[in-house]
Amino acid sequence: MAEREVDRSVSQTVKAQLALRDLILSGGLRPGERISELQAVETTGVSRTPVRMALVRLEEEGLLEAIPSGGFMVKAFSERDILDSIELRGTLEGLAARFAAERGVTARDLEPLKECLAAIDDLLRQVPISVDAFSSYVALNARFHALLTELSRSPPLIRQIDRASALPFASPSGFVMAQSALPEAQQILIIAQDHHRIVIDAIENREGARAEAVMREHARLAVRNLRLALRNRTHLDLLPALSLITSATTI
Amino acid sequence: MAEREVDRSVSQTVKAQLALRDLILSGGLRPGERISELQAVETTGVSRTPVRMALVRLEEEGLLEAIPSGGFMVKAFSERDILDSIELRGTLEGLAARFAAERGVTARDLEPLKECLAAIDDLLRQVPISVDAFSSYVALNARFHALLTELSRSPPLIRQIDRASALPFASPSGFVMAQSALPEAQQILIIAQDHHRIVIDAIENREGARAEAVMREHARLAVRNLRLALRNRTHLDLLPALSLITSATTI
DNA sequence: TCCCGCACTATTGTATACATAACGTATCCA
DNA sequence: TGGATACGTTATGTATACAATAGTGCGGGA
Repeated sequence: MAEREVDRSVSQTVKAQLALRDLILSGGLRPGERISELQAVETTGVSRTPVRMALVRLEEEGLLEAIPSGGFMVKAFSERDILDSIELRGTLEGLAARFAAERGVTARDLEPLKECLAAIDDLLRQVPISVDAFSSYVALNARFHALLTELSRSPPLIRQIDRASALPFASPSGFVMAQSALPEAQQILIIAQDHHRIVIDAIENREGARAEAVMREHARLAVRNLRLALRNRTHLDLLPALSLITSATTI
Repeated sequence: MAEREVDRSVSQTVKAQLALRDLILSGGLRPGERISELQAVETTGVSRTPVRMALVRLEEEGLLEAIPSGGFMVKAFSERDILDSIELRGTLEGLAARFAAERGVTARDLEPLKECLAAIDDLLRQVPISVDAFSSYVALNARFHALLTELSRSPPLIRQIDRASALPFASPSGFVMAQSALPEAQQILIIAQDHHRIVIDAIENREGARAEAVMREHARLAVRNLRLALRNRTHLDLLPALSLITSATTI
């Protein structure tokens, strides 16, 4: 009864989509469980039409799976699915970096990237890194990746990267927060920032293969972050969509 | 009035989606043109609800673009978009081939691939290749690519490849038919078949990098096919979704 | 003559009523 | 006692009515 702020000036479809996405990611529905439209109507407070629209969009987003006989169920992910999604994102971001390098970018194009780089540098100078700084890092990191993707100047590729990053555990900083309390975290962030610097350098020097390779390796840091967080069992509540993952302990 | 065969046992949504897709790809709507729901209702003969569902799905498919103020318009593609979409598919198929190679496949897994290979060999023995054979090639080629994609055993990757191949000009054999009458066509098909053979060999020997590289190069044959067809101006009517492409003559 | 504003029209967003198909349950028969 | 069938319930698929908003055209004023 407190979130009625967004009632105005936002479509019912979007409202339903947000509410259902939160419900799924927070573990309110079990993987494999059928998601009833009527039940969703009660949960979201909107009528069936926008609920159905939201369900279709969430299916395209990858959170739901269509049931052959009709309707949708919550999708289940294996550990392998997560690792593959991360590798997939890395491959696509690598392609974007290669495009940027091969096609060339102007100094003006790189400006916002370098500002981002400098801002992250500022954050990493703090020892140890505060939780607030971690939160800022997530935002800056997301911005950096978005800017880098756009450097490719390829709408089809940008579109595909957005889709690949839509799954919360595949997004660039999906597992950063989960290990914010660990000492190893700072090291990984420093390495990640080095990758950022290298890819910019490679793009400036039009080294396509190098830019591509470093972005692929960069994505694999997410796997290390994930393993670290799972091994230390700290802040597992910060792991995105943990409830969607079958037997998440064995990664 | 003749296509009423499918009326039974197929949902109105699918019917609308097929009808609208055909309409778009055949050039019935101009790129950038707003696609009115009411107009679509008249065209497809179903009511607004399934039409809206179909429009959302076609947007996700990449054929439509959402208008900020509401509704959808037909998407326009540049030549660069097409080339990028092909490179994108090649990159993803390359990743699938690498996964297959690195993770290993059984002889039984490769059986259908090798049957496909043999069937294509049979086709290519004919000189010159008949139009019917071209048509068979398209089907076999699509099957080969689908089987290869599944060898990755990675649902997230398979899903992404399917989406990347949904655009007609990005699909594996999108431009094969368009140059069926050209003598160079047979050479390209022979080269393509060699790629097929190499990728299977690489996967069998667990050579991930080789498998990936050859699939990337393999996709670039589509670019050659496209250029060939455009330069010779033969069978331009077989070019998929030509009407969606802005200034297609300058590729 | 050009620009601003108002009103109208057309289009999309939303809600709901209806039809149809699927699933579960209970009962009956073997 | 087990299985199959029929019936009832509940789900989704579809159609349509209503509401709200954006786009458009006309008219008046500067």
